[in-house]
Amino acid sequence: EAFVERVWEWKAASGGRILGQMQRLGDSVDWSRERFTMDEGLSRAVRHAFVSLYEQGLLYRGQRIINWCPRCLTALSDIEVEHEEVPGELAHLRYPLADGSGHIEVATSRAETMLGDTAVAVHPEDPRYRGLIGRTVRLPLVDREIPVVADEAVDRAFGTGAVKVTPAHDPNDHEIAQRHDLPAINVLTEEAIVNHNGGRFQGLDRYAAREAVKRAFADLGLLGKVVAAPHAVGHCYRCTTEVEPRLSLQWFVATKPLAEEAMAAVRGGRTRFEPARYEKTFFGWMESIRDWCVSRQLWWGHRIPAWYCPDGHLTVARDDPDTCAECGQGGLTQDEDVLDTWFSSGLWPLSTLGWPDQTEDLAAFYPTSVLVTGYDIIFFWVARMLMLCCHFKPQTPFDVVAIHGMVRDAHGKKMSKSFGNVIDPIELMDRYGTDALRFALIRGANPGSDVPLAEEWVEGARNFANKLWNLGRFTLSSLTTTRGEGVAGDTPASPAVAPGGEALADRWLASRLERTRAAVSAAYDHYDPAEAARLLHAFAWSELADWAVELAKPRLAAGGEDARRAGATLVGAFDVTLKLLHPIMPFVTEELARALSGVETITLGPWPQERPGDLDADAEAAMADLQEVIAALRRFRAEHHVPTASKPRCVLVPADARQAALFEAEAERVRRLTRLAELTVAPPGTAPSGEPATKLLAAGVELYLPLAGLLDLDEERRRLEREQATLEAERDRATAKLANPDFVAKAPPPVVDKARARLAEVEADLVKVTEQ
RNA sequence: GGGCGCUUAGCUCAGCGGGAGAGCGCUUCCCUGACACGGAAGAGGUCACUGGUUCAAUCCCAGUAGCGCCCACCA
Repeated sequence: EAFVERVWEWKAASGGRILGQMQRLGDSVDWSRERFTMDEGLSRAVRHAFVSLYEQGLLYRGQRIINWCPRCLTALSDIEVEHEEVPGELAHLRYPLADGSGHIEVATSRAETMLGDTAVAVHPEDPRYRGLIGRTVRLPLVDREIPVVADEAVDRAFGTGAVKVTPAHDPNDHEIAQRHDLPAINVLTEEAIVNHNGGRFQGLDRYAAREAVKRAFADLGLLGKVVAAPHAVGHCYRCTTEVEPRLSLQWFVATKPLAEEAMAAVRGGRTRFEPARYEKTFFGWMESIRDWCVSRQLWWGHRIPAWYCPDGHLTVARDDPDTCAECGQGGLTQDEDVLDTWFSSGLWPLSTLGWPDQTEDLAAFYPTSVLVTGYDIIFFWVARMLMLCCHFKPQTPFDVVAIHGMVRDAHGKKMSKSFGNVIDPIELMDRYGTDALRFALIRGANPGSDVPLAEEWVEGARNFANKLWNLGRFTLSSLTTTRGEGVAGDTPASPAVAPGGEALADRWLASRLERTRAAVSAAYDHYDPAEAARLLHAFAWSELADWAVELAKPRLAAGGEDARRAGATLVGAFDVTLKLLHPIMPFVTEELARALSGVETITLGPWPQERPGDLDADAEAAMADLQEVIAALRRFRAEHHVPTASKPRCVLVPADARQAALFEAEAERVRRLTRLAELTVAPPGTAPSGEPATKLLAAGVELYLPLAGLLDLDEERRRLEREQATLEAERDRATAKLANPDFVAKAPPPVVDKARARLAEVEADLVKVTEQ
């Protein structure tokens, strides 16, 4: 009782800490529905499930070989055993035939178990041993006569082809023993120490006994060769002690029928795994599942609802019984064991909603839509929930299982205290903010894959949060400056981008926003928040902040109708961005959205709606031309180390009428962003006369910069040579491609057209560069 | 022993049939009136290897090598 009380105290502290972390992370959950598997209601569900399964013959008590931890002194289920390859050896032991006519040699990695041997098995068709079947051997050291039996399970190719049979300490041997009606002799205590059945080896632990037995065989001249043989041994998941297969009386769930129901649900698509490859993992385990040992010799857990009367009769009941169901007498004692915690966890989707009662919650919330969990508990938890819930309800517990990975260190290594690479999330939140940690984790959480985490990534995410903050400050100020113009009223909460806005920057931004919105929504829909995070980071930073804001600045400063429009576009786009980003970075986005539009919370507002009308390929193409020209001018400035203060003049010659219109309209913006003193747009096809100039190419546009004195001629020559080489290489590739008749004939026409257009463009540029 | 996954820029990872991407790091310049937790420009990659399919392959198929994870009652 004192122990259990202590565990409750620990649970309160530990559970409280976990809840605190969840709250700190901003988990948006209904805190009023917090549940713990040992709660009263859930305990009732556990009893109901246990008894129902028992009544249906799907849960039974039986004497079987189970995994036993000699340190924890409890049974374990198969998946609580972790296999690890260890260097071992195969010792060959000779068992003399009882009639003294020779011996039979067996191979074993666990010599000490020979103390419990009750037979030697050989394959029925093995010519080497055919004559020995049915005879007896005299088991050395314990001086017991045991039979040689024939069993198909024996692998003739392994070891000597003869197997020692230890029914009490090996699952295979136990099965052989059942087929041949052999006794089982337990030679180990619960602590894995040789017991009274081990004769003079009693009191030795299993490892000491192993050596002692081998020595004893050697002394008798009965030890054959001992060869190195690495093999996998099971370890307790909790304490890593080597697990001991042990014959014992335990409770089991007959999993086969339950597994069939669960597999049918997944096969029929009623429950889907994301990513889908985890379905294979799931099926692989389910198909070869064995009965589930659910009893534990522990003090903490759901007590098994089984009682025994003084005569040993069994009573399994939902409510504590007073009398034996079989003989009616009192004085019942309840089974001392508790249930595997995963038994109760497996009922979670049902038990938390009030099942087995037909509650309103159950009707409203079951089945659930999605379970988000790590791949490490697919077997422990997901599979068990599917098995139990599908069995007790006609519907599957969830439509989708979204699988994520584990947080690792910067190099993908598992975080562990002994390795010293553990990162404390609370500390990271203290230093960089919760949104920064969330963004760094989510951005790295590619579906189903592990999540590498390093402080630098969090720092980068913090910088992004800061970027948003400042973007918000600017946007907010633009709202203020344009408020007098009457914008403020209609922008709040509305994702509207200036309707009918004619400014290229506005149309471009609206179009880019709509594309981002669509891609982000699709990413969320496909359970890929990492992709959503990347898309939003790229849009907010590289498009909204780097271009939209810069383009809007002079317009806002100028005031008037255009300022109003620029402000409205910016505010609208930023508002939508905040909403899209809110699931990932709830805190900054909420704060900014409140300041921006006065909403109480983004969460309760509508998700940004589709606006196909905003898509504008022409605006995007025009903007691309603009960006290319601006980048070319900036690059030139950087490469030639043109001083910031210096403001050269530039003549721009468009390639065609479309570009002419574009650059005439946008000349001032280009000039501003590239710090030119003057930007003149000449008619297409002309070349400026007068002073010598250098010529740049960008998007088919020619840029003439009269930069006498500022130009580094060698640098310029190198630049041109590099450009020429690049263009020539591309021209050659394109020419070869188009010269291939198969390409022209078989590739889709748009692809061919695109290749032709590209070649023409490259050739034109090449002429210009070569001239230069 | 079986299964799954990975191998793309210095690091961590996206992309997955038609012109190689991001973040961080690195180089140069810049405290330009939202942000130096910033801006501009840039360097850096025979997309592991070998074959095959295709007009076209980082992307599809087969094999090879290396790495990782999961499962496993060959004593």
